[in-house]
Amino acid sequence: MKSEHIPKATIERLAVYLQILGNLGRDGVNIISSDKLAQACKVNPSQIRKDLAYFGEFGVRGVGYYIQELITAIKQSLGIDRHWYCALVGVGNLGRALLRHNEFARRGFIIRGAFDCDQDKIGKVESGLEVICSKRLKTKVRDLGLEIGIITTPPERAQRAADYLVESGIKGIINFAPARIAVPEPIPVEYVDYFHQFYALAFHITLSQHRA
Amino acid sequence: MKSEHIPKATIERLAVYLQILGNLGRDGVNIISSDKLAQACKVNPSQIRKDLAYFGEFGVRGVGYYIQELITAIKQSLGIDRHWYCALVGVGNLGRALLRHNEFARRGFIIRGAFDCDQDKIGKVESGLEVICSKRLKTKVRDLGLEIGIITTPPERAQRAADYLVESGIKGIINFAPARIAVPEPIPVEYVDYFHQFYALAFHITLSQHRA
DNA sequence: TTGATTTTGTTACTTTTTTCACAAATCAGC
DNA sequence: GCTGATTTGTGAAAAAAGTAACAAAATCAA
Repeated sequence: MKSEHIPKATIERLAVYLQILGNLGRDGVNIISSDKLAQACKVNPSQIRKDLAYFGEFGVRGVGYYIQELITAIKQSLGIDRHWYCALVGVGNLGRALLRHNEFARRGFIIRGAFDCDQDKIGKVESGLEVICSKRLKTKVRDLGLEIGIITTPPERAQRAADYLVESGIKGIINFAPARIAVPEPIPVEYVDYFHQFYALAFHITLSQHRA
Repeated sequence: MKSEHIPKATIERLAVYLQILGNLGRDGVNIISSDKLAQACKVNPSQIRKDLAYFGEFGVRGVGYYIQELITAIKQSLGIDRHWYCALVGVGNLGRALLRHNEFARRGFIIRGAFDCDQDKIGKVESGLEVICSKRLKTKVRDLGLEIGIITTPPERAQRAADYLVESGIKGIINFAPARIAVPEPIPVEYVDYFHQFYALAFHITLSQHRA
C-alpha cells in the first residue's frame, strides 16, 4: 500500500509509536514485533501494521521491526527527518516560555524569529532573539527561511497574526491562542490547547463517578 | 437522546465549541444557529447538533441556541462547571512553568500541591507552594482534596509518579512526560505533548509540497 | 531441502462516526 | 389563529476507521 488519504488518527499514533520506540531504543532493544509495540501503546497490532502500511513496508516477516530503522522510517514519513525554522508571533508570557524551552531545538523545530506588534517589546532580546515588529515578517520569513508560524498572541489578536504570517508566505501555522483562525485553503493549521485534555479528563472522571 | 457511549472526537469538539462560544459571547452575540457555529468551527452543522444531543436538548427549534445557556450546558456536560484541585508531580522546568501559569486557576484547575522526589527541591517554594516529597502524596491528596494528578517528570520517572498518584487515590492523570504509563483500569489518563501537533503540521506541509 | 514456527502486509469484515434528510417545534407577520 | 420561514433533534444512509483473518515471506532446526 502507499499514500491515498491518511487518517488524522494515524498521524497521531505515529507520533506515539515514535515516542515509545525512542524509549525502547534507549533501553537497548533492537527488534520489536507489532504485537509487543501494540501492548506498549495499548492499541491493536493490526492497527500498527495498517498505519505503517500507508507509508511503506518497514518490517521483516517472521522477525518484526528493527527499531532504529523504524524510527527513521516514521520520521521520514512525518517529514521530521530535517530541521524546520519557525517564526514565533506574540511575545507574551506563553511566547517567552516557548522561546526559553530548548526542547524545541532538540526536536528539530528551531525558532529563529520572535515577532510582536507592541512597541514596548520590539527591540528587546528574549532568549537570544531580538523581538521584531510583526509587520516585518515578510522580509524575515524570506531571509531566515522560516516555514512554520507559531501564534502565541492573546485570542483577539490571533487572526491578525495569522494574516501577517500567511501574507509573509509561511507554509503552516501552529496556533496556541484560544481562538479559531481563518487562513486560505492550502495552508495547514494545528491548534494547541492542553486544557482540552483537562476537560476530557474532567469529563471521564465525572462520568465514572456518575456510574458509581 | 441521552448518554450511551460518547466518541472521544465529540468531547474534543465540545471544547472547541466552548472556546468559540466564549469568544462570541464576549463580542455580545446572544443567539447562534448550528449552521453559523458550524461555519466558525469548520465542522458540519449536523455534527454539532448530534454532539449536543448526547447530553440533552439545549436549542430552540426555529431559533437556535442561546449562547450563555449553551456554554453552561456544555460546561456541565464536560464536568467543568466546578473547581478541580490538582497535584503536580515533577518540579523541573516544565513543572515550574505550569505552576507559574495562572491560566490554570482561571480555567478551574487549581494546583494545590507540588511534589518531587529530589531532596534538593523538597522544601523550596514555587509560586507559593512548598515542594513536598512525592512519598507524602497519599496524605496530601486526602487532606487537600486533590483529584487530578499532573505528571511533569522526565520520561523515565513518569511511571513511578503515576504509581504514587494511583496509590494516593487520585481520580485521573494528565501526563506531560513523553512516555506511556500503565495505571489500573478505572483511572483515566490523558497525554499532553504539543510536539505531536508540530509533527502533524510538518507532515501536512511535506505532503502538500510533495503534491506540488 | 523440508517442515514447523513466526510475524508481516493486505484483503475482507465489523464497528463507529459522520452526513443527510425530514418531521416536529418555534416565531413573526398578517 | 393561521401561514410561511426557520432551525432543531433524530432516525436512516453513507463514509470512514478499526479489527480479524490469512496468505506470503522469513527464520531455524533437523
